[in-house]
Amino acid sequence: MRVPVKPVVKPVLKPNSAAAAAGSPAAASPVRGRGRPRSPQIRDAILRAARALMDEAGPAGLTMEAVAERAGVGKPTVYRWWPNRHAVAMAALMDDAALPKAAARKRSPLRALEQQMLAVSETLASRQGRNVTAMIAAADPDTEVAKAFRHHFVLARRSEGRALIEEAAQAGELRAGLDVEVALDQLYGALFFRMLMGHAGIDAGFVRALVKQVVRGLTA
Amino acid sequence: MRVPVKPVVKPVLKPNSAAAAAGSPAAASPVRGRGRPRSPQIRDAILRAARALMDEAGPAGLTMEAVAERAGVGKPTVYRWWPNRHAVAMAALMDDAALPKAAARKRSPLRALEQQMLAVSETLASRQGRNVTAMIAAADPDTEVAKAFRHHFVLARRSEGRALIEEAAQAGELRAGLDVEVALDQLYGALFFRMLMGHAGIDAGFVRALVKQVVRGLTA
Amino acid sequence: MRVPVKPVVKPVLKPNSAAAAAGSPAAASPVRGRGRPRSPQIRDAILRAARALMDEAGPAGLTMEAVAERAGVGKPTVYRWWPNRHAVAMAALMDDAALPKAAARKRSPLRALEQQMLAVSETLASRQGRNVTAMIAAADPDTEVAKAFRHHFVLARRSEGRALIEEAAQAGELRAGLDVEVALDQLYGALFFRMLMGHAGIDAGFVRALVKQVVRGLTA
Amino acid sequence: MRVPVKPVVKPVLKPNSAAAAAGSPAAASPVRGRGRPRSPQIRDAILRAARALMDEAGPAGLTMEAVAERAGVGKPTVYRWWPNRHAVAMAALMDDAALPKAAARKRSPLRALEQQMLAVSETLASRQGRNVTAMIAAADPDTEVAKAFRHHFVLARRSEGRALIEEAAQAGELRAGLDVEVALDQLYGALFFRMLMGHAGIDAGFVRALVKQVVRGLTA
DNA sequence: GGATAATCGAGACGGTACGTCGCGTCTTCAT
DNA sequence: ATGAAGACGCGACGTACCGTCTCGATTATCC
Repeated sequence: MRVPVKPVVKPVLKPNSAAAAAGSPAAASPVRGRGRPRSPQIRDAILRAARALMDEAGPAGLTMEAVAERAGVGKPTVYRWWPNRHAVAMAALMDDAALPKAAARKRSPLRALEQQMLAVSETLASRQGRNVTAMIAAADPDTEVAKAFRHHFVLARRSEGRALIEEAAQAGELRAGLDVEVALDQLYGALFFRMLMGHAGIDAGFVRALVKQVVRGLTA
Repeated sequence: MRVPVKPVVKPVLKPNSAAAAAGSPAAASPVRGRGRPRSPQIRDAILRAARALMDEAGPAGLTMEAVAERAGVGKPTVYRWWPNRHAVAMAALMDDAALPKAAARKRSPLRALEQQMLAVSETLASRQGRNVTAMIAAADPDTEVAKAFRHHFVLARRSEGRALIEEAAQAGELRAGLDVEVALDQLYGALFFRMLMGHAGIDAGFVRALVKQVVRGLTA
Repeated sequence: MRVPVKPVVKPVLKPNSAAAAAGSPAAASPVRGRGRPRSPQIRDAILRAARALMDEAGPAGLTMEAVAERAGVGKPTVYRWWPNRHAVAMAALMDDAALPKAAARKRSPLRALEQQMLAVSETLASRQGRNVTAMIAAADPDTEVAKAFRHHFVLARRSEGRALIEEAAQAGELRAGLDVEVALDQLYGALFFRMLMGHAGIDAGFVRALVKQVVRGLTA
Repeated sequence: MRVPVKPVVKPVLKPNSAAAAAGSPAAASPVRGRGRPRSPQIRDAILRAARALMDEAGPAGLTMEAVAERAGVGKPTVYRWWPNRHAVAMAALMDDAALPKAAARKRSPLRALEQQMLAVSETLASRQGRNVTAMIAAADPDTEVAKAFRHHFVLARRSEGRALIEEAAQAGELRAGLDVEVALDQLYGALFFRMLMGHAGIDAGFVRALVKQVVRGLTA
């Protein structure tokens, strides 16, 4: 029928996606709205459902309809929290605690680097890792959510790696004039590459050989 | 008169997509099919349309309906050639001749490697490169088409790189005991990584620095 | 995205068509459904469109796609109300008020019978009459909708006729031992027969001659 | 692609449908064409297949594709003999020999009439009868094929009935001034009516009661 | 404590695209 | 020229999700 009697203006800009998707409960608005507040349990149920669906059928299996049904929730409720399917998928993945923890510090920064690479490789090799990769490649790269997503899963790790390399450099373990940024891409890029292409497995042996060979380029 | 003694079984699986999509004219069956042969012009028209749509709106813009209309072709005809949207997209990209040609040989294999990396990086940085990457990530990795696709665009280049590195090794330009496979992933992985993450640009300077630093790790 | 790996289970059979198509507001469920209620305006718009299409191009002109577009409605909405094309066509025809009204009572039941037969013949001879007949013949006879349809357009008239004949019988105007059911089929059957076969026209003269001759068989 | 390079004129008018569909082998052209002659076996195979399909799934089950496959024949071959689906269906039904034979003459024409009505009713009550009825109602009434079809199955019987009634009239068994055409529609119409509406069965009892009651109207 | 307001489950709605089926025409090779 | 095979343009089918909208029914805050 489509007879917009009331061509109402979009009610109000709700800070739904950005903050929520980032999973930052910190930025909770101090001003308490008037109506019934949103239930965080519902938020969790939705993300849980989304995660389950992705585990079962990959990112393509995550449909808003399925998420809503699985979570026992109305579709509009899902849309109240996130603006579209991608946002839900990313939020679901980001909300999961299973992240490569910053490795407990070894004495040597280079050993710590290897340790961290091993942790990252494990995450990547999991079912979820596959989903994360797919999401990263599929999403519109310029979106805020996409940026947050990439940072959360990859660039943050890469930054940790940078710190370790710089530390090693200052400790005199690496040669002068090395290109840190390029080195980081050699490391994390190789991991992603195997993940995406599947031409060879990702195991501890590979990761160790990788770190070793990269470091060698940073030494002599 | 062909009295159907056997009430006929389901027509038989037709090898439509696989061979055709792979673009391999080699596997031309010696037995000339009985009916009207498929028109290669139509195949081309479809792929041309698919390419145009991807150029305009990315992989998401490639819908079977749009492809069919644009190509002046019925939807079922498109499905006669390829089983789904992904397959069409991949075939379209693969069918394009614009590939980084094996660089005209330099005297030194390592110089040739750098040259090839530059060529690959240019392809990746283009609109089409973005599409290729998205397709790789989105496709079911186990499909035949997906494998062909990855090989065509990436692994084939990687193999060329392997040849060059091995040549350099035999020429004594590299140290003994290096890990070629890992080195290759360092190189091509870094490229893909920047492409996907967008945390830094891909330019000639980067590529040169990358090759240099990797090679340094392969030297003594 | 958008590759439904698991075709999911068939949602559940919804009792959409039966009640609605029959146009019986009587069977209104006491339990108010939970979601947004179906809009009767939309129902009407669809049926109006269906009627228009049949008027223009006969039953074959009624395609779901055309109905949806004409009604300014999505295709799935049409399917929410009726399960297929036939059901829509029947509902459209039945929803129309233009029916041969029970004739204003004459003094004599046999005169009233003749009057009613004339009314029915007029309906049959119209464009819509042709459509109704075609629908009756084309539909699966065992369907609920089909039964409702036949009853609505034909058997209900036939029942009215039965009442009149029985009244005349009780008034002593007809002989004893007559077979009412057979008589009714003689009357209405003859009408339909000419309609379907087209070997002769249906006009007032024919109807009057028909009634007269049938009644003669019912007299002594 | 649809690029009619040769906007060829439709080759030649072939007298395919009319004569062939009527099943009249009599009108075989005396001029023997140049190429390979059409095989009558193929014609039969097609009609046999068509009949089988209708038996299994009603008139809607008869698709050209299914007919061709079932008959072990190419689609164009089917179209060489008949112009469309309806024509094939009608030809298939008409080609069948199982017709109510002109009843072996009884002494009385009215007894013969009853006999013939019984035969017709049996045909109608069969699976095939249902199909015939549906075809009649569904077909465009003005087509040549449709006319032939109606004549073949119904109007021809009706004519036989007319002969019998007129004979009875001349023998003085019926009253003067009766309306033969109307009487015929009373008889055959009632049969068709029950067939279409399904409100009551068609058995010998019904037919006999029908004939009796109609004849009564033609007597006193 | 009663009005007000946003939330929630449910599901109808206008769309867009999906992948399939059948039509009737065409093009090919073999007979 | 006929025939089997089957590709082709076309149009419609019925379905899946999208993201938006309306319902009645909860909860909260504010007056």
